[in-house]
Amino acid sequence: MRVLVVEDEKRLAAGLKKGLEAEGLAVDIALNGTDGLWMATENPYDVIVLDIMLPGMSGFKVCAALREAGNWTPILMLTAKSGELDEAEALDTGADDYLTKPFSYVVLVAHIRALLRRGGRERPTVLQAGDLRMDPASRQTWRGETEINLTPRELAMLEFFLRRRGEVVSKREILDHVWDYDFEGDPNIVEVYVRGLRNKFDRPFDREAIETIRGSGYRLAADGG
Amino acid sequence: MRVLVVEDEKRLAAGLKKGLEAEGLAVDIALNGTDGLWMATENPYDVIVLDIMLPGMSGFKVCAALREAGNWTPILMLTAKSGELDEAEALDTGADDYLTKPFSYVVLVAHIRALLRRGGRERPTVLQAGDLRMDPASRQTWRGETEINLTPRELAMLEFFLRRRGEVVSKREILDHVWDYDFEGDPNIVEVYVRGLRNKFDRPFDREAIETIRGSGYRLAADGG
DNA sequence: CGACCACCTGAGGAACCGCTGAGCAGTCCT
DNA sequence: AGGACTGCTCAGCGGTTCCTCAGGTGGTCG
Repeated sequence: MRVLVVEDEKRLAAGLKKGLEAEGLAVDIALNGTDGLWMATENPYDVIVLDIMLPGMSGFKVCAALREAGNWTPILMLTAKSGELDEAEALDTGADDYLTKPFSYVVLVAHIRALLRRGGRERPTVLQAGDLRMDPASRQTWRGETEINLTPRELAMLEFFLRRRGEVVSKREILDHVWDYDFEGDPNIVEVYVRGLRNKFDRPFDREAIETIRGSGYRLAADGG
Repeated sequence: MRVLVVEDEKRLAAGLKKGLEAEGLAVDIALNGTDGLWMATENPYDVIVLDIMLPGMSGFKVCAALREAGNWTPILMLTAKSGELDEAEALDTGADDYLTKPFSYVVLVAHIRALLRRGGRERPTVLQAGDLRMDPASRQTWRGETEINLTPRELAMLEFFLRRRGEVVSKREILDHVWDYDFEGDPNIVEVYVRGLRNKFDRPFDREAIETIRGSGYRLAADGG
């Protein structure tokens, strides 16, 4: 699965590359519209993530040019604000989906996977660690046979843990992936949500799935605790 | 099942491609009449969706040219407004069916399926989820043995739910598929209709078929609740 | 042993989201 | 013309969710 990211903010572009590669996707980056258009025409991608505000050639134009040339690769547009103008224009020029900045990686990846699924090929994904099971498409989670009810934020966080199961993930990483990339609140929020998850599927089952690694972060046991 | 869509509005074209592919159809797109004619003569399609207002060569002309050349692939014409002139002319030039803009995906897909069925191959479809049953062709719906009376909009919405049963579908997706593609009203309408469906076939039967997934959308239980 | 630091916990307020009932316009049927 | 039905809008409500904050707990190190 190859993804092209056309984004001029270098920090964001690098972050996206890193994050998406962690999801098992092959990522190329273009830092302006002209390069993006060229790369998209020269290589076959499965999804294109396209910022609107770009130096040289706007995302709208890149999108329109691709469609004009008969290239119907799914395009996910990144719009600056929740101005419905942008949204409408994005879809007008032939984009398949859009996302309003700022967004979180987990949400971005979810949208990308939805687009890939539309293309038809992708197999249904079920994340699992021991007796912990999660279907991101239906947004359902089970511990053993019991279904667990999670809030959106809890779900995003558990999904992140599951994709990195067995690894130690720092609070900073969790914040960067699960919260909007410009979140600037109290990092304590991570502790609060870890506690929420533990209450929902550790305590009732008397099994410890999420370990605290003091000074480093948290780890979801690869075998589910 | 291969479908050719000849449509110059990029947003609409992209939307159609996305929607029809979700229905399991293989979709090609032509952005003007000349390309459309060429693609239609070069490749075997099962249905051609043909806009009338096209740059270069009108849908009428494309249709006439195809018929002239002995190509009798079913053609579904998209007419701009409910001017009966268009409708009559569409059928005159050899179209098999027409649809007035704006329309919704569900309606479009229904018409396409009707054309395919006329072509002979497709098997009759009955959608089912647990004790919930629907025959889109006869527009009938049952819960268990009891027939449920649905309004057209309710029917379209339930059909969409049934085709995506078990998955979480966002309000946006529902709007995009069940309502006309240029609908720009309050998304709250989806909630109103979900409530209508629940009143008709959840409440009387005391079974919850449509779940609310707060912050994400709705899900029709794969087993019908 | 005591101080500090990282993490945990409970409470609470604000924002958000979905639900609901009322009401209105348009259409179809009688 | 009148009535039933359908499709849609709107505003208010109530619960959920998100986040903050202040204090508690336990590990670690001087």
